[in-house]
Amino acid sequence: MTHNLLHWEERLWGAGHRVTKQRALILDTICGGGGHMTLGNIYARARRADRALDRSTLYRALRLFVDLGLVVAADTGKGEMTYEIARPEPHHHLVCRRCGHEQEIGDAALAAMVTGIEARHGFAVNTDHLVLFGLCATCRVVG
Amino acid sequence: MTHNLLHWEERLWGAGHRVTKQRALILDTICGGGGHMTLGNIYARARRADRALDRSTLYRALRLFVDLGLVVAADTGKGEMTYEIARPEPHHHLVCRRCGHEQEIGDAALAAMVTGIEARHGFAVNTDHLVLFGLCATCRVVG
DNA sequence: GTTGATGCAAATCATTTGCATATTC
DNA sequence: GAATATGCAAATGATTTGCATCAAC
Repeated sequence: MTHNLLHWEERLWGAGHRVTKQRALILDTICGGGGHMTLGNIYARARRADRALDRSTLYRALRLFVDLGLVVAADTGKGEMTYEIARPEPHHHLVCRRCGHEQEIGDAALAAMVTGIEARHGFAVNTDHLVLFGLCATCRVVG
Repeated sequence: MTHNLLHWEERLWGAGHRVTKQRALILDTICGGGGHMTLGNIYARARRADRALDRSTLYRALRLFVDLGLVVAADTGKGEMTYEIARPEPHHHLVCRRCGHEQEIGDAALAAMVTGIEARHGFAVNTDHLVLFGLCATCRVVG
């Protein structure tokens, strides 16, 4: 499980929060889902294991995880927020406005932009988890 | 009025839509508001001129304007969408996560990133109106 | 006169919150 | 046992939609 590498239990504990089975289940679910998942997606999967899990618990847990840096959130413009386990190397997403396809890209492509903006405007762009919209290779051809 | 330069009446007409006083008022309001405005902001101002203007009309008009490219929309993460008149030269926004301050930047800073992503992933990033989050110069110092 | 636009009210959808109860420490 | 987390239900806030009426063409 990816999240065990994060020492999430100690992170929670250290911040004065409790280790509950719901929080463990939610982290497990995000890990098991592969890449990024919408909240509804996480909810549906997690409820297979715990029929009583409530959406409000999920919302509260996710906010906590994001605050602690265990999980990164992104608004991919589909109405629902999406979440994924935080990784040591930042990465970003390209979302096609036409077909909705998403792909990951590394941090390198953005490095020049970030340092440029920092030098010119003194603004530290948060590149933990960026979402860029546009047209994917396929849809560019189609029109 | 900035929007007269856009030939908005012809654009509407050409796309099979009608020129109504509500649509004119809404465009006027966005122009008069300076930079980007939230929907609630536009609504409040526009209603000074037309007490009967309804929110649904505003939502419908804005969606139409965005579709026609007369207006650009952006989600600055404040819950409400923000809108502004489309300009020939693309520009972007830096939004401080701490103090909420927003500043505009030109397209130049992003050019290298865009061409890089295009070369490497075949993905055409839409740089009409990007919103980047991070920490502004002041808040970086404060912590 | 036809067709599309508006205003109104009600419906959605994601997310948040108050509170009594259950769980962790 | 004290404090925090959960589940439930109800509230919120932005945005959308159905529909009868009204305005643009």
